[in-house]
Amino acid sequence: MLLSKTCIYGLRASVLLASKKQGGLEYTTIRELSDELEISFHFLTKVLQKLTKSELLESYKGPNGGVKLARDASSINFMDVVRSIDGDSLIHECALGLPGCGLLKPCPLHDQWSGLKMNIITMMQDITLKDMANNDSTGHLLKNPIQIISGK
Amino acid sequence: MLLSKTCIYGLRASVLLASKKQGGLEYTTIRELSDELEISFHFLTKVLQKLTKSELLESYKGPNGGVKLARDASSINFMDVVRSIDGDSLIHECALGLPGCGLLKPCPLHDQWSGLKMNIITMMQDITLKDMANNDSTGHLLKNPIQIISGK
DNA sequence: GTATATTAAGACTAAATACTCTTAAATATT
DNA sequence: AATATTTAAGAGTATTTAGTCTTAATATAC
Ligand code: SF4
Ligand code: SF4
Repeated sequence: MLLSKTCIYGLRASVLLASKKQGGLEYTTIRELSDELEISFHFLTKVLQKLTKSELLESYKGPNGGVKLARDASSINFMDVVRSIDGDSLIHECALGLPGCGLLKPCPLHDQWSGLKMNIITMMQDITLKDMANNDSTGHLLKNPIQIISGK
Repeated sequence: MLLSKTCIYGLRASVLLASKKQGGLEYTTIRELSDELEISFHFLTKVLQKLTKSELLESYKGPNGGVKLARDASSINFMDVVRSIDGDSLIHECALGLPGCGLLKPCPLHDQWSGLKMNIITMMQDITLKDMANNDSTGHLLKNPIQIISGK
């Protein structure tokens, strides 16, 4: 799996926040997010703390508190969230799990893989939370997905 | 990580076998493979058992025994090994970790992602063990990779 | 047949990831 | 000030993945 489950949770919560953001002045409680996404409240809290620390979200304690996007949804991209949660491994390490790659020591898959890897990174950099929120016609990201095609 | 460590071990051992196969009549001991690849012998044994069960490898017990490719290296592709070890999840599940995808219920990333996913699968189906063995000029797959760019 | 070399299989341990629970800190309302 | 609401932080548990170790089964050589 390219992304950790934690990372997917963070993404889904971020897209949900983006879809809520009309004025963008109000905070949404993590409880509300966790209810809508059907993710454990306590776990989501931990995940979102990472996003808050990396300043993609802002949080506020107490009544009427919660979290909100720190910037406009159109200026936060997929990759921002991935890097905040999963770190840079997607960029630095080979997604095939063969670290130590590079021009110095390309492995036998490098020619075929490096282009694909670049495409993935480019895609993640190009798509913003706003894009995802606008395109979520089915609410797929916003619910716990039902396994239609069972993968093992 | 797109592939499990177990899967990468299996791939590396398979490529090594492919590179050895001149006549293809002889068995290579798992001990020799594990020494060259610097992978734990016992663990590699378990991994290769999967490949043997799915008939990508043939094994033989006793003196002069070991494992060998069951077919010509040019007729076993990357995807064969991946499916044998990691199963079909790469194909059926979304590599982004969002199961339940498909035409019925495309998530907001589907347009961007499905093409990339297809490219990855196609690449894995197109490249054979022979290709990889021929292209391993640096022996990268055949050693425990040294982390040049440290990813976390 | 006895010893030796090898894979097969299963139980066990370790590490990483995912998840839960409790307590503390901050803020608002009264 | 007291209480309620909310995130922050940290300890603890569970599950999955990775890795080890022991024993069994199979084949060869003498
Ligand atoms: S495919 Fe490229 S990036 Fe990946 S291990 Fe090989 S050389 Fe490195
Ligand atoms: S719709 Fe496409 S991108 Fe979304 S989860 Fe399914 S396969 Fe993945």
